[in-house]
Amino acid sequence: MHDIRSIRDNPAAFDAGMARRGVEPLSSRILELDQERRSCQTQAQELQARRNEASKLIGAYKKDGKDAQPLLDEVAAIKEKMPQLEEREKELGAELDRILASYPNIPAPDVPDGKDEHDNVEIRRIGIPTEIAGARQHFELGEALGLMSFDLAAKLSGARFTVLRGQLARLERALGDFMLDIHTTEYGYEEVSPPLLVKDDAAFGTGQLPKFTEDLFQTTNGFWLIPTAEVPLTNLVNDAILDGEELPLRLTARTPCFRSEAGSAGRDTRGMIRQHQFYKVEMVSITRPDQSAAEHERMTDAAETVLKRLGLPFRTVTLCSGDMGFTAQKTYDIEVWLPGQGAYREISSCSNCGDFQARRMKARFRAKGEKATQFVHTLNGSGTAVGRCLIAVLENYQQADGSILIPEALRPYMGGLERIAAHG
RNA sequence: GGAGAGGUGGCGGAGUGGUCGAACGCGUCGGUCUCGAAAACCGAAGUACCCGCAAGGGUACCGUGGGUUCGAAUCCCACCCUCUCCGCCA
Repeated sequence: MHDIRSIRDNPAAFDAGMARRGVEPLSSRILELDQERRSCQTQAQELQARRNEASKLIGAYKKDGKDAQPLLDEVAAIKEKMPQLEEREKELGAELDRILASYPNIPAPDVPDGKDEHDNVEIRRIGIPTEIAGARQHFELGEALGLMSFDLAAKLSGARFTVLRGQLARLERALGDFMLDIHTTEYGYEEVSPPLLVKDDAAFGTGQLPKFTEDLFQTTNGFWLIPTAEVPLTNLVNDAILDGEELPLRLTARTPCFRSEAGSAGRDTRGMIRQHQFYKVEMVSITRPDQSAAEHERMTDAAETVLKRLGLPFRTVTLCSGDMGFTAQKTYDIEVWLPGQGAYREISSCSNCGDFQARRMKARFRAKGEKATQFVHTLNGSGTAVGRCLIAVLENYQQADGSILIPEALRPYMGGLERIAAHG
């Protein structure tokens, strides 16, 4: 959601920001609507003020036995005019809100310009890509172990689902636990167990609605299945006025995520890279504006720490203006090395949304000693996608005999197990 | 699912047609008092929007949306939500 006042103050900056997203200039249209809307509002308010005044007088006149008829006539005339103005104002307001809510966030100044993922900028590379002769992909490994089945999942649910069992099911659980422990004990995130079904308001607040309904699953009675814990975690502060001293607020959750994956037909069809349902550990930070840039780095560091501890090679890229998500001002993607694919694949995405979501949610704070409220900044990041992390462990720790070595850091979470092998 | 009760400011809780943006209490903030604190006393304090350089003025909001009325927190209708009891259930 864009701020109409900042567009009023600097329409050129707004258009320039949109241009970086590949959006045509639209400030003049917005300002026209805004101008007319405010004019209607002012007129309606003046009439209303007069009506309130007259109504009071009518009461007084009647009490004193004076003739109130002229006032009654005046009010009747006002009642003719008002509905038109109010109706018009409502229409214009709705149209304005629709526009302000349907264009993406403006990229931060330090975000590289570009069209798509080819223009993203690598900022660091940690670890050396594992070289494994004849490296196999995760689904080959998992199926050979007899602990990962796409056939069984298809029988139950169709394409884009996976059944994990035995030590692979446990590995998934262990990874999530491991990640949560890092974020809660080392980075100060509070663990949350949120609803997985949310109402329209929540989905609007974080930007899934109204534009991206086709990406979501909806229940027959209108709930949306969360596509990420970002939705419930961020909306925890909707319509709130927080104490500036309490920020940043840091929240984390491991939840299933549900995505329809409409429009991704044919992409990543093998294996469990792209699923309708997957676990993800999500981090959300609610900050003051002056804190959000540093918090963004900190959050990204938390996600990277997970991969470092697991000994997984990765690189971090800054997304270019054309590749960022709808709500983001700036985004770091972390891409983990998958030897089986011989490629870096996204495993985390950490975004600073500025006040874009806060304005939709009406999430504000009051700075110490100040009377006025300001919108908070919101950040969200995967820390990390559990399913994809499991894939990364399988591919990076695969042994020639098809077994999987378990990273040291994970062994306490696996009851001391060192290796996953068939029949193991 | 059945029956009942209820949704008012940070909280509790008055208020059934007109000076009600809303009594009162608690909590919060500022001050007086005090060596300091407590108590007591005095005072301040909702959110959003519009007009205005400003000072200031105005409008809306008492779950949501409609309606009645010159005038609605108060009356009418619909919806949503919460709580209690019963049933069912992880």
